[in-house]
Amino acid sequence: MSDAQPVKKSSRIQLRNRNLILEAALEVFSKHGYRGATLDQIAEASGLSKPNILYYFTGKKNIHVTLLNQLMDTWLAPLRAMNPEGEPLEELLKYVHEKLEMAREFPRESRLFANEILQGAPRMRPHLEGALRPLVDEKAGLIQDWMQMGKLAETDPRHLIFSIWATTQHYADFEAQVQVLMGEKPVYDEARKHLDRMFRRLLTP
Amino acid sequence: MSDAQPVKKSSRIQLRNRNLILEAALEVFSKHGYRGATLDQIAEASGLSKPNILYYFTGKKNIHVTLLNQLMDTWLAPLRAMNPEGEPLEELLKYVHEKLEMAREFPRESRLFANEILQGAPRMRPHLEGALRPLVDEKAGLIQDWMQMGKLAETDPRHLIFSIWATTQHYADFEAQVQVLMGEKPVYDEARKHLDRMFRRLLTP
Amino acid sequence: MSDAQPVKKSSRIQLRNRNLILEAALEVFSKHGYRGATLDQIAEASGLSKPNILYYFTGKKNIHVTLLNQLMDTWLAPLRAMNPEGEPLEELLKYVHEKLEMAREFPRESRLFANEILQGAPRMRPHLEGALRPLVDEKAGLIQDWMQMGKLAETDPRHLIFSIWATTQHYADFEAQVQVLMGEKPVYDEARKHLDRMFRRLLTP
Amino acid sequence: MSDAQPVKKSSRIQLRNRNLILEAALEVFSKHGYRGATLDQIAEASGLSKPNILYYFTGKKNIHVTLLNQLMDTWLAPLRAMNPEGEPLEELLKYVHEKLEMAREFPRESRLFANEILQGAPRMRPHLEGALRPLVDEKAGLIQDWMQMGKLAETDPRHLIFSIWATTQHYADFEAQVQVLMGEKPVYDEARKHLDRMFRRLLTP
DNA sequence: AATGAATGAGAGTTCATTCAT
DNA sequence: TATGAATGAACTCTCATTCAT
Repeated sequence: MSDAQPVKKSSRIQLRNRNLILEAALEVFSKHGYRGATLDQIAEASGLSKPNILYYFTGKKNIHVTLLNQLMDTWLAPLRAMNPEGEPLEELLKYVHEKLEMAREFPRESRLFANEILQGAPRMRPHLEGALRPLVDEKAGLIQDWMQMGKLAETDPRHLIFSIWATTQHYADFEAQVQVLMGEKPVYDEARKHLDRMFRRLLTP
Repeated sequence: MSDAQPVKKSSRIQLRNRNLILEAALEVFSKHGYRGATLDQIAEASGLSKPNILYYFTGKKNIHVTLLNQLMDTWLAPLRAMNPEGEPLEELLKYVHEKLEMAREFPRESRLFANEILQGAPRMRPHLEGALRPLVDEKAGLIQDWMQMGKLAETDPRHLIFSIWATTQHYADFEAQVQVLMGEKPVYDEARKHLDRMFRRLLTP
Repeated sequence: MSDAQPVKKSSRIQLRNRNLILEAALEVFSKHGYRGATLDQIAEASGLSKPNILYYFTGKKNIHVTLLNQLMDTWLAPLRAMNPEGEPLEELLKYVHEKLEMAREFPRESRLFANEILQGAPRMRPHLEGALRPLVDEKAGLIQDWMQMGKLAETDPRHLIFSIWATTQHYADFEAQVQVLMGEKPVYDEARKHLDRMFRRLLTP
Repeated sequence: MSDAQPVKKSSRIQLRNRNLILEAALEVFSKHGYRGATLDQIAEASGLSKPNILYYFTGKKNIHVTLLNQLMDTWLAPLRAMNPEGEPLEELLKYVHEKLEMAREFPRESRLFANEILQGAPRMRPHLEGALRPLVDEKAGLIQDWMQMGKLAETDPRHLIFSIWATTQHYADFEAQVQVLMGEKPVYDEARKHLDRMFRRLLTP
């Protein structure tokens, strides 16, 4: 009943404003990249004044890493969810679908990451090594096992993962190009079918 | 007759310097993005003075656009080379290989394009519409034809092209991540095998 | 009757907080100078919030002035204590000792004054003219009298006072330099002997 | 004859502007301290634009340390000049006079140093340890020798040096106070007589 | 064809102070 | 009395671009 109060009680305003800022920063950083984004733009987009933003975050860098860290978990969730007990092919195709769904729902997050990696991951490398690598190692092992058991056709598991990432995130990261080539019409349904077919054929033993 | 010489000589210098600048700019833009790059860095990398750079180009933007335009041709060459007279499956797999080879040989160019698209193609959209779209339309048509003739398994040709782009360029654009996950060991041989297998399975009728 | 209590109580708190602030401000101003000091540092050092500090003082300037004024009296006390009835040489040497003792006990106060004078006494000039000058005039007169009576060797009384101030405060104001040249070992005993000898020799008729 | 040209040939303009800046910076830093000084003030005082100042120096800090370093030599020259072969008492009194003369001629330089030491010598400590300490050690040894030979009355040589520094620099560093107490009339002649008398009495065996 | 010198516009950040409660 | 929240003004520094030669 008398639950221990959280040590740092953030007021409602604090929470609201931090979120306003992060939302605005996601918009701006994903559109212009880290260097291309300015605090003025984030201030404008969040409806707060520039110094007020620096009341909540210690600087531009701090906002950026906060965003990246905060997104990391969400981003890896689908891979984490790959179930060793599940039916291998279905697990992998589910992963493809979920990854594509994330590209559709969170294109800005995808572009934020893409930007960071493209510049050599100056701020994220520790996280890549600390969180991503172990997870990928684990799941690559799982896929490898499935392949050796004959449940999946054989191919390099890590390159398989790269292909899944690349093809799904492409619709978010290269959206501008996709739009030029496909027009405004929604593209994700066709994409889903195509990718399902591709990975199903690749992986069916 | 000694009149022509200075002109020629200077034009040789001009050519050399323009190329020095473009090479330096490619290095810098691809590493830091458009906004992250500075003329000082380009001056430093090219060995020319900053005002001298602006003697050859009207501004930072101009260098960037020139680079992008100049690369467009090279970039599309493999797709252009897809031969309607060739054996369909082999033509497509050759395209995959050549695209992968380009990622290996010209990762900076790949990242330069990726950066531009990622930001919404502010400077390249005209070229995408003017040069890329017709070419893709043409080749998508060709692939479609092959599929209808039963030479290739059916899938959406444009999404197929996206998948080829995405998977091959991934090794250049997300190199930082690939390195974290694969170590320093060369990765392109395995990638080639994996992608060949994937697209062969997908497209074999 | 319970009416008076809150007032009293609050006034006790007021007093306590004003002192907390002044103590913190002395620490911070003497270490960083007026411009180098920030309200944040004073807030931190005093344990009060920044707006609360501005509840007790009308601004940064006001804190500074209050400190200077408040210290003025203490600072001049030894000179005031110079007794016309006393034995001249002993009175002067006592003044030297007390001044040196103040440098040892109140180095922050000494540096606070030094900073202010160094910048041209922008805030203290009125007090220098109103309080310091009459006092110095009086005591210089006294010393002059002593000299004319043959009780002290002759020298310019004001320059004598300057020499006493300079040599004693030096150990507080230039402490950083003294430490570099003398190491960490205590320095005031030697200083006392040296200064006693110097002024005794100067003033012995 | 064919003297080797200096490696970095600074153009006449460069030299002139660097000196303009340093002169202006001396004025501003000595008056307001490091933190109190602004680039705007230095720009104003030098007649150059703010970015132009940063074309010659890498930043505010750089200007400050350049000033301090450049002054160090001048500042120590009189002490360096103390001649082991000279007549001890005359050497020391000459040092007092020269030091006083420097306070008269270079009061801004004196205040610049005083400011720096007062704040704990954050930027100069290395120089104090590297250049000042050895010199003081050497000269203190020399004075000690003179005293043991009976050429000078005994007192602690380092504290003697402190007294000389303190009393002479006082006229520059505390000028504002001296002016309040002495009026506008020139003060250095009296000071010279007083200090000569004081140190002569102290040191005469 | 080339460059040292200079700058206006703007970037991120700090800080004394005020607002609202 | 006290404080989270907010801000205008100012600060240091950067950078694409221009000037003068």
